Amino acid sequence: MTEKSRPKSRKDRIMDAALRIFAEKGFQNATITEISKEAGVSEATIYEYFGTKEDLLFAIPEKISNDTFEASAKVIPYIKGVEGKIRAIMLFFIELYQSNPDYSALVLLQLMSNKRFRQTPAHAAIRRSSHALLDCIKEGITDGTFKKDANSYLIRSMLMGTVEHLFIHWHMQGRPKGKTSITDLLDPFIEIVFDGIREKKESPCTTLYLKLEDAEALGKLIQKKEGGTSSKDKNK
Amino acid sequence: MTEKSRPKSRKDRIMDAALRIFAEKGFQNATITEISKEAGVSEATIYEYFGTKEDLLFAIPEKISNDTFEASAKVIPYIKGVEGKIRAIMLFFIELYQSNPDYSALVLLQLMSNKRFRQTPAHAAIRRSSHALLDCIKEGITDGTFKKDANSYLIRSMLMGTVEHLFIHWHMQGRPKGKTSITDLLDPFIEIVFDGIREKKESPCTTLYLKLEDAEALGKLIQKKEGGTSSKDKNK
Amino acid sequence: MTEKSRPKSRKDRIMDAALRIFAEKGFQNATITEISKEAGVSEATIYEYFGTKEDLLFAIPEKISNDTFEASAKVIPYIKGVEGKIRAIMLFFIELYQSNPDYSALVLLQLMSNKRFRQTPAHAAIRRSSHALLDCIKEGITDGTFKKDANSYLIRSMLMGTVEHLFIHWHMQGRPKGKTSITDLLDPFIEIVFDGIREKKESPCTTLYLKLEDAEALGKLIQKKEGGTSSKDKNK
Amino acid sequence: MTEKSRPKSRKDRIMDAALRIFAEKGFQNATITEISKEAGVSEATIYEYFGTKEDLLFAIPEKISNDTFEASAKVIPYIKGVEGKIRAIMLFFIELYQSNPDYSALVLLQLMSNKRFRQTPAHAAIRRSSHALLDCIKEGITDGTFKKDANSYLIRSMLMGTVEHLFIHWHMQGRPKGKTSITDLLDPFIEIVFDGIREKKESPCTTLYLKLEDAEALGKLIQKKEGGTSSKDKNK
DNA sequence: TATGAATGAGATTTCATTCAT
DNA sequence: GATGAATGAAATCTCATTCAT
Repeated sequence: MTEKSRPKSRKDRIMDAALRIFAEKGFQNATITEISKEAGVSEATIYEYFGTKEDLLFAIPEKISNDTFEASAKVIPYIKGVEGKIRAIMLFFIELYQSNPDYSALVLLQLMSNKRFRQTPAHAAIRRSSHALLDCIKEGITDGTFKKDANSYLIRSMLMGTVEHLFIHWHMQGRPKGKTSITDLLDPFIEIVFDGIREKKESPCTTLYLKLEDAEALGKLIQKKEGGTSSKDKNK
Repeated sequence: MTEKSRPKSRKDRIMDAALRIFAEKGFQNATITEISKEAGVSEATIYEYFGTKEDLLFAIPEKISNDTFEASAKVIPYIKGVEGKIRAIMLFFIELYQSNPDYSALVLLQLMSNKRFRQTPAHAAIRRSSHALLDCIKEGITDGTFKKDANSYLIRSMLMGTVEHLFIHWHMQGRPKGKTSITDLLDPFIEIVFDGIREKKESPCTTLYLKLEDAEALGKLIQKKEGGTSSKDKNK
Repeated sequence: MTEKSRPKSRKDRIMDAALRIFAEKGFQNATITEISKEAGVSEATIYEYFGTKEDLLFAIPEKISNDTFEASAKVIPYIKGVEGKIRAIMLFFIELYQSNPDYSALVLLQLMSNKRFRQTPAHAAIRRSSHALLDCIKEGITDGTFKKDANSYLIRSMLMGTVEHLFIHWHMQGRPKGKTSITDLLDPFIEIVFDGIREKKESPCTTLYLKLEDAEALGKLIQKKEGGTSSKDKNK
Repeated sequence: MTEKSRPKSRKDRIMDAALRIFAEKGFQNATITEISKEAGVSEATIYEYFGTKEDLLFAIPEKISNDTFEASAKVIPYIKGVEGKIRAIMLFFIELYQSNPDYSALVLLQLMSNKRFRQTPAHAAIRRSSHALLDCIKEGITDGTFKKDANSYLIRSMLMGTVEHLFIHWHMQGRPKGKTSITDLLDPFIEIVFDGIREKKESPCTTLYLKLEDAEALGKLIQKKEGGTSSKDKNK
């Protein structure tokens, strides 16, 4: 996305090369020499643009995080209902991670456990997105979509942790092209979560478990009244 | 756990020191010199016991992983019901991670993203435990505790990923002594998961949202029948 | 001194900047980049004017040394008496060093110990001045002002070395604004030197050490004559 | 002095090599590689003993300064009279500088203008010695050897500055084996200084400047008494 | 003439690892 | 078995200097 048709600038070429090599060998095992060769510039040129090897590392996710998370910020407001919003945010994450595996490898395998990365603008962008997710969850609790006693932080950890875990394993297994992509897992996944935290509301009601033979009678009964709508149809 | 009352052997002292230092500074930033000082032995002695710095790294979780996961394997069979078993396995993880923060930092922040670690006996132990979890989930699907169409791998990723995420953040924030311990989150957490995947057994039913005035009539209807199972059809 | 009212040329701006920075950080620790920024030109421009970083270094004292030491050469001939001439030359040095601290720091701390600087026009100017000093001393020896057996080279080293030492220490202590300026020390200083090398002329006279009982007789003798007092005997 | 007959330790070999090379090429132009070759050890070995190239630089004068200045401290108290003491201290300086030209080149050309060196134990030793010199001068002023209004700091600067200047020039001219060694200049030199600052005491006396015609009468007077002796003969 | 951009050529420094004792 | 001492092998980073425009 956002491909430039112009020949890439030196700076971009360096960051592209660095992303590839950092993702492949890790920050420590990557060498500036190797990156400079891959980028077709001299080592000194890298230091013209990035003061430090670590600066180069942190520069990579900065743009991409901001771009992506601003893109998501533009879309989210148009989605109605917290479940839809949450799903959208998760989808942004997953598509970013999936469409740019080197980036997700870098973030999930190298950067997440780097304390200095946490003080970085790139991480701030990630945090912002993560915070948006938390806000949606809280909103869901406030507006009655989710249970009043749901722990919003826990739920966010479930959402993020699961996706991160899936991607980490995908990377550690050599990014198999497998039958099921992680995107395909999104709906089953969040449906489980939502199911687990949804307020079974819409007026004083009970969840009823009926045998098949009761369905008929019940159907008739319901038709006389206005039946409760399952909240699910909002999502999709 | 597994306290030795005998004075620690040189080897153990080295591994203890290495665990502390690897956890604190990371594998790459830790030096053999520092570990040797912390352990009170010479650098050369470390190489007597461990061929390589990385060998030392991988040796650390081996014993502890095996111990813990064998301990869990002994307990699980005595627990009835897959939900209980799953809860027990998760509790083993959490308690291990919580009671031995250096160990969890090492595993979650240093080793999880190390490809060579995956070919290690220590990782095999972790995998075994993770496999046990998967088996429980599959069993739950088979025995009707969980929905037939539940994706057992996804569920395991939810269970593991969430806990890992919680611990990673705990570590990255400097292991705050916060009000809520992760152990306390276990039950709310798995309840959400179970809630999302439980077969709403007792047959063909729907979740009904009724107005208050319908409750009475319905109540009477139900009392004539014996209530059926499973509400799951909403999910997918 | 020698102020130009015209806007400074690029070349001058570069030399000014270089002087400031070389004086502050030393030749080796100063960078062309920094100098170019301070001068408001590009690095390449510096190389337009000066072939080499060292060329730039050596170019700085050239003009100022020549100017100053030619100025002194114009004044000296008008001063009568070698002591006055020597004093004048020393005063030129001290005032140059004092009024242009960056220059003196450069010369005394960076250049004096640079062998290549000795083959430089700037150093030739300094040598010329130093040679003028030597000539004065020799003249003083020849004309009987100073002792016949005085070592002119030693005396010059005393004159120059003392002043250099005073300035070096002044610089190394951060150029304190102290009560006593080095200029103020000039007269006490050269008076000591002169005192030590002056031919106690006015013919058959000796410094007399008399016993107390001789004082009286002597006093009477002196009172009959008008004793010529050289004012010098008590440091002004 | 203090030659070890045992084969030099690695550390000593490194410092010897470093002294030679630092003195020859200057600190910045000397490379650790070259020093390591000269010393016959690996570069890494140098860093075993000295944490930094600069640490190595500063380590060199440390021992030598302390040794020398402690040696001088042992001798000085046995010398009677401030002039003799001052001469002894100066002689220590000169002999140290002369017998170890690499050392004096290092100190005078590299270190004297190094601000960080001033915070070094080695410099503290030099300062101590310099302070002893100052104390002697002050003592001379107090005890009436020198004029009451003599500026002790100025005198010290004369003593130190002259000697430093002589050595700096000697080094800059390639250490010529010249007819006159600097040691030989010591007595003429300090005699000039002492002459310039000596209190012409030895009982109530005055320096008399008489007109030529008085000389005769005075001459006769003097011949009757025993003429005052110049105090100079005390020095050697 | 002026410069932005690029780099060649090193220099310091770090450590895991070895080996004689 | 234990270690003190030594080092090979790199890796990061710095800058004076160049050159096309």
